[in-house]
Amino acid sequence: MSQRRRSRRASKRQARAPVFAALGDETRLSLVAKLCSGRPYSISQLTRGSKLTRQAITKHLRVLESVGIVHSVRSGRESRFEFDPQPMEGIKEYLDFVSAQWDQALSRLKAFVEE
Amino acid sequence: MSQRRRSRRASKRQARAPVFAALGDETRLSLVAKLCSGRPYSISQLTRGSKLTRQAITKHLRVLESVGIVHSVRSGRESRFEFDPQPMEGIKEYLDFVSAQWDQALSRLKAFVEE
DNA sequence: TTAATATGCAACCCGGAGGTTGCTTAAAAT
DNA sequence: ATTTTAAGCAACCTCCGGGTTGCATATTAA
Repeated sequence: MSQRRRSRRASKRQARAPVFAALGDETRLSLVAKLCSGRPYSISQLTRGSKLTRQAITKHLRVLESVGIVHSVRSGRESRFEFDPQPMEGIKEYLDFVSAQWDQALSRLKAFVEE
Repeated sequence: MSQRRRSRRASKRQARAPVFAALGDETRLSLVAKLCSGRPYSISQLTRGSKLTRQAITKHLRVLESVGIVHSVRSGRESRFEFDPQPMEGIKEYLDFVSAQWDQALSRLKAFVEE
């Protein structure tokens, strides 16, 4: 593979770790699971049914927002959070890359054994 | 969907956050990228070319090992680490679930607008 | 106008994550 | 037999993540 492709992938990978990290928490996975239904939720709505404080939930939402998984829209006195799919599509690409590498490895092994 | 399915998915999600968290670090993403080629690497080999200490790399490997992404095989004086694909397949399922939810949301929106 | 609701901001606590250094032990190489 | 090389263990440091409480502010409801 060319040098350009390599560095391009490396620079993309640079941006993926924070997305994985943002998903590395049960609370935030739950929030994403709710928000990916497409319906916007206010902070208070997302707090109801959770054992955590509103501020804790807010912090988690800010983490998700900082990597672009959600964004907030202020509406009157409440701010509604909405899901944004792009970052998660991004890390899917990484996982697909890893899978592809692994499949190639298995193929090489198989070819070696069968020869 | 049935209650059983819901709880089964919830229990799976329980196990996914640590996997995401394990991938939420540049150094560990690099390690995974190397190891998914199928070739086993010793700790020293993985340390060469990194700016970190051997012990730092070791800690990262233990994190990956703790969620089953890699496992180590002792061979003489060195311990070789090998990639293990299952956990990453697991989080793919979660990402697919989120995508499916989101696609449904878009479909509903489209149907609503067009009616 | 007053009370209730939704949010923001700041300080603070605590534990763990990421990293280092130093020392020890085990294998391999010379 | 001695010296490299590979790795494990433990102590230590610093900083950030997750969470809380307290107070201030802006909207909405009564």
